[in-house]
Amino acid sequence: MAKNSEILKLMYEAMLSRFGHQRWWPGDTPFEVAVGAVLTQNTSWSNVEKAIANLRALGALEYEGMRYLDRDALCAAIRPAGYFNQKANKLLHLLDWLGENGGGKIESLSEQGVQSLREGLLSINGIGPETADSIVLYALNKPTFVVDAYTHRIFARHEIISPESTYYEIKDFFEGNLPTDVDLFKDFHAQIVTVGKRFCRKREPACDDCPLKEFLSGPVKLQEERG
DNA sequence: TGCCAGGCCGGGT
DNA sequence: ACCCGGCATGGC
Repeated sequence: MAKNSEILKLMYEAMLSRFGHQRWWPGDTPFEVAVGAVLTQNTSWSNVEKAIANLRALGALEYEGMRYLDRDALCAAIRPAGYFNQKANKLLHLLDWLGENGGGKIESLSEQGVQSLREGLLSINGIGPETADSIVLYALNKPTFVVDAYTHRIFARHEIISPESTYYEIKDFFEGNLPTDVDLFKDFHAQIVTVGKRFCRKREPACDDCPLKEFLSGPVKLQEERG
């Protein structure tokens, strides 16, 4: 029985050798990354791309540009990403917070540590643990591990974590068994999403060609999910 | 056609 | 402290 740290290392190497370094997050600037993190909540990235394109065309992929939009225009622009009413509010709350804390400059937050940044972001209505961690890791380049539905599903199906695990239990598991390294955290999560999209969707085991297949201890049991 | 997607919040037990 | 409905569009 190998140690968890060894298993994680081997699983990462299997994904890396299969897919190559993922160069995540898709997004050119920290602001764009943060906006994408909000828009992709429970939403496929292909829909988010349409919303991002609309925002870019409006010059609203920067703080001042998005501020300039009224709420209706913002809703119209992000409509393809779904939940547009809620997400418009979330983006406006994010703008308010950025204005109060960094003068609208995400980069100016880099002075702060991971804990301080997480707490600040979590105080924003509409930003929960995953969105906060995504922004801290991918926009601010600070080492915090991002847990998402694929992380939960893949590692529960592999019986490495319990299906009942909470966000913070899973996060602690990864952070406790991996070296604290920003680039590793970024690429590990990216690999998980790549594997998840292709091999670990909700009702399809479809593990035949999965790079993590060899790490399965037994047949995938779909009914064990929903924890 | 129905189910799913890189969550989160608020109100009810 | 959980549990659950609501939120909304686009793809397969």
